[in-house]
Amino acid sequence: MEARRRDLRIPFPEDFENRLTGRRVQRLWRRAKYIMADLDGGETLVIHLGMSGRIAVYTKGNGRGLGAFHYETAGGEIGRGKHDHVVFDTDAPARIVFTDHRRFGLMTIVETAVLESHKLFKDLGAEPLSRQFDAEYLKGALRNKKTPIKSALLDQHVIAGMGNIYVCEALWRSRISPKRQAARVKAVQIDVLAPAIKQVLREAVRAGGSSLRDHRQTNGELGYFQKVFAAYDREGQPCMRRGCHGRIKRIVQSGRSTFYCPTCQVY
DNA sequence: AGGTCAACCTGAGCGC
DNA sequence: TGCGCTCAGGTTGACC
Repeated sequence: MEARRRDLRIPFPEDFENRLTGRRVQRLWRRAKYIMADLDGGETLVIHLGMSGRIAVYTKGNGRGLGAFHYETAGGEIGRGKHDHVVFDTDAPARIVFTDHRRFGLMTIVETAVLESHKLFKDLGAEPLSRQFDAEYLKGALRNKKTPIKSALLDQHVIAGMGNIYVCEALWRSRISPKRQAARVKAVQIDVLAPAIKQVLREAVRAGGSSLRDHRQTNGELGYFQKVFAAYDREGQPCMRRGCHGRIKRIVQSGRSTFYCPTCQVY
């Protein structure tokens, strides 16, 4: 592997390449917005894509079954772009490229046994798609939170893995105003919100994510969830809820865009 | 202690 | 064509 640029959010240590070269990935998994690759030898490669990061898999020669685009046909030399920061060549054979023009992403190596207590992970909230996450969990997590519900759901310590798009969509589906103070969202609304969160995420994953600008799946294909946005990025357009004649409004909360329908998101 | 906001960095898109 | 401005899928740390 090769680290072509080492100053991502957490600068790479001197021995970064040495610790990764020749290692075998034993398990690939996810926690919050972090991608985890457990390696033989008891270490885990932790990856975050930030806002603009991308991982693409290019098959080489007879690479099979990866659903990836071909190394030879992708045009130009793969992994030599201005923002191609880390390049892995695997036995597959395949080339895996981490690209991030904004460098908000990160890669770091953590001892697998102490992952849970690492500062990046120790205070994370529940996984929204886990059984642990339900309305009761959410009620507890929002109790005493004075921040608006929109900001609370983006807080990774409350619930791990929700981004701006999916928070907006889940609130729209639940008819909850993004401006409502988190602790003041009624219990019956949280009973609606918790399953709506799971539903939005499941649908988005199935659609391959949301390609607003440059999001790509690892095989280079676009995500399609943006085609079914009801609120996000629809400022000024009619609300899609049956019987609602409102228009989607854009406001800024905690420095982030919120899209919602002021006519029907009233709880 | 909890909440808010600027900063990190680059590129795209827009109006002029 | 180019300049200047605004905005972007996220997180952190400094400050109130």
